Amino acid sequence: MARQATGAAQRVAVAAETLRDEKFNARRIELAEAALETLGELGFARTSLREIAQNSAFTHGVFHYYFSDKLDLICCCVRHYKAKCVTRYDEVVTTARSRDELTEGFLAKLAATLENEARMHRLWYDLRSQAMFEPAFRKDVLEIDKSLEAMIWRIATRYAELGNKRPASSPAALYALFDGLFQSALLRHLADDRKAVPDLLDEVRRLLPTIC
Amino acid sequence: MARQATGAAQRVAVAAETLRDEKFNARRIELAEAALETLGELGFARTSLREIAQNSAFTHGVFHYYFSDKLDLICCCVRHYKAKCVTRYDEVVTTARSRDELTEGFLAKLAATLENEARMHRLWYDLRSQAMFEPAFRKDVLEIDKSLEAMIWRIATRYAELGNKRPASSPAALYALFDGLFQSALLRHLADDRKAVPDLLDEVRRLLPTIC
DNA sequence: CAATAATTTGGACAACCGTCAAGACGGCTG
DNA sequence: CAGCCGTCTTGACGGTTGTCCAAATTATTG
Repeated sequence: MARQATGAAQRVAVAAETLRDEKFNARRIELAEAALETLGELGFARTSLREIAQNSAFTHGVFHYYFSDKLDLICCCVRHYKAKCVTRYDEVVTTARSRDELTEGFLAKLAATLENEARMHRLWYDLRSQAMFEPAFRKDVLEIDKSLEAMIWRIATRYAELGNKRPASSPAALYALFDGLFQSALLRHLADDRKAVPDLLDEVRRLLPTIC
Repeated sequence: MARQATGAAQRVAVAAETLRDEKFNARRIELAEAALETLGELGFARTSLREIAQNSAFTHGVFHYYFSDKLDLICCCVRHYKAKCVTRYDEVVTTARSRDELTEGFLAKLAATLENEARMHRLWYDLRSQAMFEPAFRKDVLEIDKSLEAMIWRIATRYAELGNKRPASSPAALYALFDGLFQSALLRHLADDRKAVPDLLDEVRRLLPTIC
């Protein structure tokens, strides 16, 4: 069979190709991380490839070499960032031994990310809105949304479990609630509203016992 | 006094000026409405003044004559549209004589606007995201957000009243919940998900009794 | 080491952007 | 009718955009 005849040669060829692919992909992520810096600062509408390149250690040609398109680059950026995002609360969820412990751990992380990663979060909301106009974004955005919903659901079910209860609403409604609150708090925070973060924490603290 | 000496002349001058102002403002709204057509189609990032003009009966110079700026135009657009938005459910709220009547009236309007005015709604979400980057948008966006929150609150309190109860959560949380659900449904609807609208209606129908 | 492929560079391109200004148009007033 | 004023048109401006490409550089292979 051809399969066996070319076996060894094919194997090394395939290995070489996957190696190149991995290297290629690692570079893509490196570039995406550099691009996120500028995207988070200016937003999708105001960011050009040249501006991204100028604020990074790369030239604008490299971006075109690794990404077919501006949309391709930005999709890669958000995918990469949100992959880290969805694990943010996992440690708290698995280690918390009581409702209070879970609540406080969750709120601490929530406040920290809202304050320290505001630029990344606003970029996410920017792109989710862009997805309503640009079909090329939709698949990725819907997928990320699903994984964020699952993230919230993990917290809620664990919280309920620690009280020997079950969540009172659907995953979708729960995610909508938290996402809506977070989005509003983010906007207020960016508008220099000092009460944005504490208000969010109060609201969530009050809400948690009522939904589970 | 100068006030009395120039009384009559001043009065007609002021009248003429307010008349001109009104005419000026009416024209602004006329232009804003034309601009909304293109903005709703392309979104903020992809829309230029020239494109707006080309898709309308006006030349691009007129827009510069009536608006100091691209931001000025877009602020006017959204202000104008959302002014109509916040009264959407008022008739239902005031005429409904039972919980069921309010629920069904609300859901009908909700489904209708989601399907028929999807382009306007996505523009709103687009601009709210832009406000996280562009300080010039923040004042208007926060104001509109407040009035939408009040709109939802009017529905919730009336719904509670019809059951001799009081809303169980804060205006902010309630708005966050509905806004989050609507935003998610809008994205799915735009992505041709046929279940987006019915899922939203089911969710809201289930939610209403639990929050009041 | 030579040669072949992959990567990177930086400039050229046409298209487009927001802004501006000079002038045309038309109605109103004196 | 002459002159003014608000309104509108049109074209031009400097700057920026995404894209492409030929050449230079670096890595990999035979």
